[in-house]
Amino acid sequence: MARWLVKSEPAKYSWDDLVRDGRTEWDGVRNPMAQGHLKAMRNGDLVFYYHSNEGKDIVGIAEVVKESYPDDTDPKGRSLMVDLKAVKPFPTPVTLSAIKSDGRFATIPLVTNSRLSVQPVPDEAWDAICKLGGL
DNA sequence: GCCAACGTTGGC
DNA sequence: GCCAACGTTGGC
Repeated sequence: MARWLVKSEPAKYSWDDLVRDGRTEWDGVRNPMAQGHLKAMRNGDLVFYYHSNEGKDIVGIAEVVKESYPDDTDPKGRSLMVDLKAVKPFPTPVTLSAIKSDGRFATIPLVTNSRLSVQPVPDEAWDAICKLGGL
């Protein structure tokens, strides 16, 4: 099972919004690299939920509940989306600054490619971040 | 609010 | 197919 991270600006769609809705369509992703990651997602894969701009922290874990299918919000009709559901929040959200200051995470895309909105998370980094967050 | 990094667009 | 101009993301 693969592990991932998605970003969302909480002012647009926050973790609390996802909890309220239970599940949601993860649409609007246009970057080709991020699209490739969406396509590779499988049902049951777990996903860190990161708040960009405000918060700048990983606040919860979501799960892929529908594999990639056409994103009808794309006027060009090229994009895919998946469905995500909320699984559980972090007792202690893990901040970007904590991740950046920890050498174990120096090579993950969150640190090296700050603009990538859907990205894979290596297993070791996943486990370490879960511990930092109290899970 | 600024701006660096990065993608995309479109003229040639 | 190149690349300059432009737009966007997202950390600071």
